[in-house]
Amino acid sequence: MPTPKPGRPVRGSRTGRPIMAALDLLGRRWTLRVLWELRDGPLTFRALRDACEGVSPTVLNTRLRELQDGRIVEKTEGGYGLTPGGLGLSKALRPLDSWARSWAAPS
Amino acid sequence: MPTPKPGRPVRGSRTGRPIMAALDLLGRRWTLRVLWELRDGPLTFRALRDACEGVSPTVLNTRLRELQDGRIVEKTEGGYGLTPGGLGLSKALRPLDSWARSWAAPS
DNA sequence: GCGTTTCGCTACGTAAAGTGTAGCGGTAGG
DNA sequence: CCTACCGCTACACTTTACGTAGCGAAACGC
Repeated sequence: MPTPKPGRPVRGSRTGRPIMAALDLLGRRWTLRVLWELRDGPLTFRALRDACEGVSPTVLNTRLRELQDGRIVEKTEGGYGLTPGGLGLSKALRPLDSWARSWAAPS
Repeated sequence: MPTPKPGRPVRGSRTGRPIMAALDLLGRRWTLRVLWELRDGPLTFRALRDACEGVSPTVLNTRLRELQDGRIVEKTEGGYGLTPGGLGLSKALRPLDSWARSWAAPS
């Protein structure tokens, strides 16, 4: 399965709308988690593995390649880090944390 | 695989932190897309299927059960709709759209 | 009543994706 | 050299997703 990109058909949408590519990409296992773990700076492959306890190196590498392909993650001196665009995505994801906390609170 | 919930261990995290449960839940295929499609109001099962062109009824039903289990989606007169909590999640996800558009724009 | 249509959803066989362990080749330090 | 990490790959296995077919229930017209 190729890396979803804006402007091209993705799984579940032939329109090529950016949001559809994003939803496809982020809806793959561990993708959101990896972005979350990288929010405070670069991590090495092995540190990232440890942060996402239980992810297999196969999938981690696949996800990293997809994210690099989408210019969201890049290799830096300190390991894998967010690109400027990836940083924007990470910020767009922040509200999730406060939502999750309110979700956890009893209704 | 059980529905991830805050306060319990989930895939990749034994801490039970709400954000981890959220990332696990949202990182399953079609989950984000379903939430996205429900943002403007309830849809019937079949309308939802059509909106997510290509999703198989098996998976759609599984995702809907998980989302209902997490009190994010509920059955209403008009089909499947967001709960108050689900509405909050939908709002927390809004920034994704504008990010995706900037992502699509050439750097 | 009786066919037709639409509904939500399940069955089930196939295909794809993710998992887990082992370990390779590379680099850096002693 | 030898040890100890590093990023990453191989590969057999399990889980998840896909796709088509179709069921039973309800809602319409006739």
